[in-house]
Amino acid sequence: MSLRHAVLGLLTEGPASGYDLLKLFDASLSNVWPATQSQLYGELSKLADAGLITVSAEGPRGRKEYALNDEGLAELRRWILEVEPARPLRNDMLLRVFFLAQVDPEQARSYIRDQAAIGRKYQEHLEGIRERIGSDTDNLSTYGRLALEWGLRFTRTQQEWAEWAEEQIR
Amino acid sequence: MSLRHAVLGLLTEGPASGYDLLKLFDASLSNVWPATQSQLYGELSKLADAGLITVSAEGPRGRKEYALNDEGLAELRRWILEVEPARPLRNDMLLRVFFLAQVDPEQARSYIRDQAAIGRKYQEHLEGIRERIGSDTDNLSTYGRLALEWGLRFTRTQQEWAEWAEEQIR
DNA sequence: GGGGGCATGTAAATCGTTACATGATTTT
DNA sequence: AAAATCATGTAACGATTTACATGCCCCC
Repeated sequence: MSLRHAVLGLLTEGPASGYDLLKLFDASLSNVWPATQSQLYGELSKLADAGLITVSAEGPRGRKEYALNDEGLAELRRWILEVEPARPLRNDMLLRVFFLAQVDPEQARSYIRDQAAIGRKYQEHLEGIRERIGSDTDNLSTYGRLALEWGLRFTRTQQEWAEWAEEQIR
Repeated sequence: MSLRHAVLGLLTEGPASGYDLLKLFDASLSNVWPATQSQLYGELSKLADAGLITVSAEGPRGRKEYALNDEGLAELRRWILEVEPARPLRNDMLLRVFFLAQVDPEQARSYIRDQAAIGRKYQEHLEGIRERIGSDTDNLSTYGRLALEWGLRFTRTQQEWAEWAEEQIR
């Protein structure tokens, strides 16, 4: 049920169309909650039906601009404060680790080494984002920086772990 | 498609029924790849249809014991070595962070503080597992220890991040 | 007038969760 | 004899991904 709240959250920055939101997702939330075009339009319809957002304007090419209303903002706040976040459950990189005895030790080490490299690469990706948002002061960027820092620490931990784990396999 | 490979991986330890596998999932993989009973029985049927596992014995109460065959083991190895792991995409704890401007700063700080507590609690859960597996020498435990260490480092990172982030909000 | 971007929508397939349904066997 | 455990399966619903389908508007 989080896509719904991601949409509500983005609409706090102002009214937007499905098309606008799709770009916003790609630009800001894609690292913690990606959304496809398909999903987005469906969710906007449902949110409007549920009375949490309102069509605030219609433009050319059937453009529908949606705005957050009071009910929507209340629901967003409720979700933030009262719904316990679900911890990420699935990690197929770690799932493979459980089964590394099924490949040669050298291949296992190589697998782990690759995970360090992937961590490094993703870290660079995040550093690119950090440069791009610079010191923007909008709400999404301000708090997004906290999420970004989480990602950077996470990738660093992944690299350190991979170095440690590669040693363990010897 | 990873449930399929989780099943293949568990069957490397020996033949097992759906019922056995469900317990194995709960005991070993539930932290990286949980599975429900429903899903498991369905996947076993599909794997048997696909010729990656074989019914190796039938027991009382309609018990069907499945065994990994050569095709299944080959597929498992292929998946480990050749399929790039997908990084975890969704994290609703971080999604909420993006929207913390919508609640009082004091509530935002409290939210972050809660995440440190959740990290601590999950860390204790993992330490419990570490004690329970002790120095077991089966493949799943040996490599599972690497995954466990990942989890412990991850929870530590989460706690450190939360302390840092709480400061940032001031 | 053509190309690129704007804009929305639907359909099909797969995966995952929850709940329902059933019944046999073993243990106390 | 009852309770616990073993054991499998189906149905309904919701989320996600990928692909398909359509067409308008603006700039060059």
